[in-house]
Amino acid sequence: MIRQQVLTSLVGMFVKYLHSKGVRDSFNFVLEIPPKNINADFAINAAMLIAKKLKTDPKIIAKEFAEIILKEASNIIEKVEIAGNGFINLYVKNEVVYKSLKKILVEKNRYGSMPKKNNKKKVLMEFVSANPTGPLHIGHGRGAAIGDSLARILKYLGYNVTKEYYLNDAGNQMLVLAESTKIRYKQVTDEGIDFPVNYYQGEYIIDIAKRLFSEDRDINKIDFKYEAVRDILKTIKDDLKNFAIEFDNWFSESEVAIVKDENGKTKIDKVCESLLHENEAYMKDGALWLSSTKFGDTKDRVLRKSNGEYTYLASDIAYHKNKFERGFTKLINLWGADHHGYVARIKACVRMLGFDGEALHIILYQLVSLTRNGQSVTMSTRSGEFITLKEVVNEVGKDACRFFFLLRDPNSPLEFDLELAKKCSNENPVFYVQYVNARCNSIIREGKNRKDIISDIEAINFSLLNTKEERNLIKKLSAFCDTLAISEKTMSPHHFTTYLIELADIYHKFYEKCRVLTDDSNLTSARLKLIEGVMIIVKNGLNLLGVSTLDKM
RNA sequence: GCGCCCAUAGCUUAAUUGGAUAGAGCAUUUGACUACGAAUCAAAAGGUUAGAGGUUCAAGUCCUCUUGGGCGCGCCA
Repeated sequence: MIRQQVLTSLVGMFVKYLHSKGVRDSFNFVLEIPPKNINADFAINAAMLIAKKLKTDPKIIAKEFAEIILKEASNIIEKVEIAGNGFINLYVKNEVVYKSLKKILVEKNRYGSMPKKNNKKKVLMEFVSANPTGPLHIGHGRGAAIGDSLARILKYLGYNVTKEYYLNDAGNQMLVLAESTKIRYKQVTDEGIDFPVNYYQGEYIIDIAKRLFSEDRDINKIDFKYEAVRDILKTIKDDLKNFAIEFDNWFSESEVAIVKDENGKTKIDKVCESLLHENEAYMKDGALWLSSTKFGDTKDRVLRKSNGEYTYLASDIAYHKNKFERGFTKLINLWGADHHGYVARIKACVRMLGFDGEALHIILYQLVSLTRNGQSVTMSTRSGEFITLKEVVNEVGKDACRFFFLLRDPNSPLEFDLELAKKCSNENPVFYVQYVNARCNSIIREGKNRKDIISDIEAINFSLLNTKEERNLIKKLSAFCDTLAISEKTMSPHHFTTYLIELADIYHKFYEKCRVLTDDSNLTSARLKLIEGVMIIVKNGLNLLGVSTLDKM
């Protein structure tokens, strides 16, 4: 918040300064936090940025602009320094810092949110979307954590977000699933029957078969696909629920592949016809091909096979068209990085259909590499050798698991060592962060025994919070807004884990240095308010990650 | 062979998207509990950001090449 305030006031001054020099081009200087060896609150690179344009030594520009800042922003800027290389270092007035703490205390769990700014942006966040052929594995867990957290962040920023799961329940793999279940069913009575290697090997298929067998039903009347999907979907939903993830909508592939309109046509039929009509697709060798090369794909792709069946791509196109038709202006897809080859072609489709290619934002997350007892575990739904999300959540807990998944940039591979994860109670950074909240609570509890505490914010003398540790802490609390901004810009929630760890670090330093409960009522009251602010921000931050706060640990 | 992604301290990684002396945690060494929780703090040590060029006032970040790794290249989903 402090940063935005300073930035806003400087931008106008900078434009005016440029105009006075006869420059009309726009330059975006960066307002940043200087390295630790420099005491200033912020630094700007404005002078170096325009030195070339003005053909003037950056130090001279810095000096001129610094004088303007000092004159025109005296309400927020206390002091200005010019570094040798042309950076302008800014010292913010204490009142501005205290004011930002008051804002946190007043706005609480709305601090930094912008309910009105983005509410016209209708976002469809599609994630997980695992095939209903088996339980969710740990890789899906990473996608789930990232997608859900990003949705929370965008909602907090005012976006109108819908979380959707695309249910792939109409393709060939459904036939394999049905057959797999049927054979397992037969095996219940006749162990001599072989189970094909390319069928779904997982134990859960046997469980479904046993369930059906126990219901004593006629094998000829059982819809194996329906029964298998029903059971698997239930476990997927349960697993997501235990992971604190709820979808707003479950979109079935059948809606585009099976449901027909009054003319007997599916959505896939119609989108393929229109692509053909628009010359974005053509017939060759009895198959319908999409001219995706025109839009950057490495080769053209088949939409309808020569046997008349549609490919997965065809239903995906119809699905994405449908997303736009439902009024969403921004589509975010979260895919495992093994699907990266698919990005060019789906983006090509979006443009062919006449929609804005930029409106579709695909986030690829690198796969989770899993080790157990030092040995890497391969994850394959078909072989049945995978670690389920449920198993990991049960072992390490929902909070640690989510925090762990969100610790790194989606584009970085994530190493998840199961043995380490089990031990993580004393190593996982989530505890470091949650400990902040526990310590705060402990102080608040003690503080309640005091009769001399001022609770009215207006009556608090914030200027008593004058140590370096306190000032740093408040500044960091205020940087919550910066973290929101960078998360929005990069479409990644991982900045919040980093932010919270850094905040925890600063808090623990403050805790060592500044005793909250003292003989001085005014100081104690002010510090209790600071503690309150810390709790608000930690809670808000953890909330955005889907991690709980604990009063006691 | 072609395409996408990655390479930062012994290990796992961050870096406000091009800024100042590259930050953390774990592990190692040393110190701090007779006041709010030591699941903490203070300090030491650890780096040619894979390598070589280039662009820039400024490069871990952008461009080119090399090396090493992950993944994808079907009328499968």
